[in-house]
Amino acid sequence: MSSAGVSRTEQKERTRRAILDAALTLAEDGGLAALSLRQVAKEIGIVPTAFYRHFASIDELGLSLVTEAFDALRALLRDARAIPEQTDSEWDLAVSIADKSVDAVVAHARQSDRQLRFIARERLAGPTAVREAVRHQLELVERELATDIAHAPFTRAWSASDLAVLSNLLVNAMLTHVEELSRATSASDTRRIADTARRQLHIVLVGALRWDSSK
Amino acid sequence: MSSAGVSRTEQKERTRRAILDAALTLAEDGGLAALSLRQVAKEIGIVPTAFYRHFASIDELGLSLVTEAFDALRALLRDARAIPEQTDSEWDLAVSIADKSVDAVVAHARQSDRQLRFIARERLAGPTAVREAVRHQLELVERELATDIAHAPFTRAWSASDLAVLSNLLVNAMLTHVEELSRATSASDTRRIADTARRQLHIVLVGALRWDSSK
DNA sequence: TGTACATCAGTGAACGCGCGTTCACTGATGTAC
DNA sequence: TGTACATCAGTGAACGCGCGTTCACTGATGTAC
Repeated sequence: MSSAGVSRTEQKERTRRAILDAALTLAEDGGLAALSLRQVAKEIGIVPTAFYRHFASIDELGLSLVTEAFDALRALLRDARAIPEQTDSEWDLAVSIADKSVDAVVAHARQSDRQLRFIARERLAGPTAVREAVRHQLELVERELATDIAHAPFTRAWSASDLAVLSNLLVNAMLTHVEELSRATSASDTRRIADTARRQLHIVLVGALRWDSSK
Repeated sequence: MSSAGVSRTEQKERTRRAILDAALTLAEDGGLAALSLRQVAKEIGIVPTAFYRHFASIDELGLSLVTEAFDALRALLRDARAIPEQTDSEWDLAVSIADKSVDAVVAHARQSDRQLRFIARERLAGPTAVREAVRHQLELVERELATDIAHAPFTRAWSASDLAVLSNLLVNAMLTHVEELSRATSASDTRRIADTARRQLHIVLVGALRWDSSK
């Protein structure tokens, strides 16, 4: 390797990033389970054995991808959850929350699409260790979201279990929409899918606003 | 092969079924893309080359699995969509539809769990041809559901696009719940997940009942 | 009912290929003096 | 600043293994007469 003007540490980090990046892209094809170390090595121009300077095994690579993917998902949620200002009606509140959330999903789907699709996909199709890690992290994310939702004005009287139910619905819907958005091939596609997501969220929020948790 | 008392045609059909069955089970691990012809052959006790007496390639096997999986999904929808009798209030209507649908999902998830998970998984992680076939079939199912929903009393004034939006929401939610149900390890797990699904559907239906399609 | 021939599901050897992992190595970068 | 040594990311050969697919085959089932 001849990478003049770059420290050994820095070069190592670059190769590590290249591995993670190539793996994330190549896994789009048939899932992480169908990905091979040699494909990744070939893609980034190193010899297969060099992989072991960065990860102890393919499983470890998978778990690193899980960590990074959830960094991306949490960043999305942080942007989506800013509490809206006072509104005139429940309907306006629903519209305001939905628009804000969908905007965040669209923005993050653009930059973190591979990470978010990784979560949606490997949750179902990943190698056992990765699948379990993704599911566990999703549970944590749902709990965080439930805590957050609890601060909204319309969930004052909600039970913990209803909060969990709603945040499960929202997280699953978000992953579905991210997946659909990532398949958009034009700006009008994106707009159409975002509009569908927005209307679905409106329906859900209208339902949630009318929800009587004690019933 | 020594299977006395069975016609050649019948024996061939049995082997074909065994291949489809083993493939469906083995694909649960890391998705269809990570499945090998030799694994399937080994599983059912035939030599790898015998596979070609039944399918021209692994791709063709995948497409047959898609067909059978959608037979199962359509059977589920048929059971779920029986229109409820007259009810006293919108709330009762929502409860009635939700209960009926969730019961159908629970019942079919029990018997067709592998087929339904196949759809949820291969839609995201399948080999290209299979992934596209699954997505195409899901679009058709959504359209069928939209047509069906249009007959419900509360969607009289809905636009075609709002019907599509709602049926997309319902189909995606159903696949999510099927997946969660299939992971249940006890009867109480199943009850808890079914209850979550029911409450989510209540929220959605309450939202839908309040929905003003012209807005 | 018996015989001669056709069909064809399943066999088994063989092929070239990509796989993960091991190992001893090279040579540029980093460090101690 | 210069030299001698240590570190270690990346190399390349080699391994045994499972992969999809080909081919000529076997022998039980099916059919024509």
